[in-house]
Amino acid sequence: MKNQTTEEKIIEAAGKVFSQKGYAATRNRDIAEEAGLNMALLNYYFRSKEKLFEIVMAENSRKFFSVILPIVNDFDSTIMEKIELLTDNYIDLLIESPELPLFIFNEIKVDPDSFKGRVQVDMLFNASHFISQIREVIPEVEPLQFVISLFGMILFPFVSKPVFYTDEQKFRQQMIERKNYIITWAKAILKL
Amino acid sequence: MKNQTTEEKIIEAAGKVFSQKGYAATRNRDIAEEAGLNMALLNYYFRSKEKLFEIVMAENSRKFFSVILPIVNDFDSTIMEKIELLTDNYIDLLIESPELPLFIFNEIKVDPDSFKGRVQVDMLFNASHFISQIREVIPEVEPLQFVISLFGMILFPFVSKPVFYTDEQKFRQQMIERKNYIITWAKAILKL
DNA sequence: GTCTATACTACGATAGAC
DNA sequence: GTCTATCGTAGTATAGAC
Repeated sequence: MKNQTTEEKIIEAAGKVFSQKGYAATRNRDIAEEAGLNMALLNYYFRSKEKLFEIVMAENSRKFFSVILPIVNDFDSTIMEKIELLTDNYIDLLIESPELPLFIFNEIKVDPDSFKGRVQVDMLFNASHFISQIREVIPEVEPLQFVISLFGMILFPFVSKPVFYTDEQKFRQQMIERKNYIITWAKAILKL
Repeated sequence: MKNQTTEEKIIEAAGKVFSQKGYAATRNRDIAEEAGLNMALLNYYFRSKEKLFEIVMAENSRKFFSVILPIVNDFDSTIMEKIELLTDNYIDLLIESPELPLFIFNEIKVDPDSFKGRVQVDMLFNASHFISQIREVIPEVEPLQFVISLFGMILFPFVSKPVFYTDEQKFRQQMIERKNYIITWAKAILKL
């Protein structure tokens, strides 16, 4: 990543600072400084702080949600294959971008409509092939309870990270181990 | 709650607006409006926005963490009794204050030191009686993995609420049902 | 395209009347 | 204690030189 254009430098810097401090708390100065440029360039390329944020946000949502869709709507894989793929891919992604879940959930809370346009929640959860498989295997429980639990198993450690971990290295290590923990958990719950 | 002093009105309004928008995005004007007063009074009673926030934050952390300590360090209760109490008390609390977890986790991310002074994490998790009980029952797994999973089961639905739920009534209903879901989950995982 | 200097605006805080 | 009016400053956005 050496030969970046100025535009790319700004987006990368903005992504970093926005997700660390949140929209309101980051100043254009912070982004410019992080990118090694001056504030005027942010407005030259993106017209306003808000526009820049939208671009960063769109990219982050894509990263965050695009893992899910191809997996949960694959008709050829078993339920456990889906769970293994989701767990594996998500934890790998989140080890690289641990601040992503908190950032996304926050933004969705502040502005729920903005992401409803971008993300088809029905396709992901309510109407996916994954949901029908869950319904088959454990018909006695509301599938949404299971789906939320699964995503909680995967995402919650990253949301709550500073409460449970101070040692970065230990966190990383335990997140890798957590993959197997989640698979085992799922098998027990689904009685497989 | 009819006869509140002005001071109480401000704290209540501030708690509401801060947890909706976060510290940086809330303006003193918003708090004053919510309280039905004018901005000057915020500074009259609390000297600054930051001071006011600290008071609100202290109260919220107390609410959020004080549920845990007496339960996890009770030497007379079984592991399942602890889990049942935690689940039951927390979900009741969070149905009343659903925005609490996201608000707390956010603030801790922005300023991790501020809460380390207030909350004794070791007493809650690492060194609690609850942890030793977990170690006895499932010695093959890292107890922290289980603790994080349990709190994830309880808290994650509230963090991710707008992703999975649009209907407020349905959410409430499923959170009440979730109590039993979590108890059943815990029994399965602990092989009890 | 990139910079410095500056205009504009929004916000937190305070002074002073009641 | 509570209000209205206003100050000071920090932050976003823009103009204009290079």
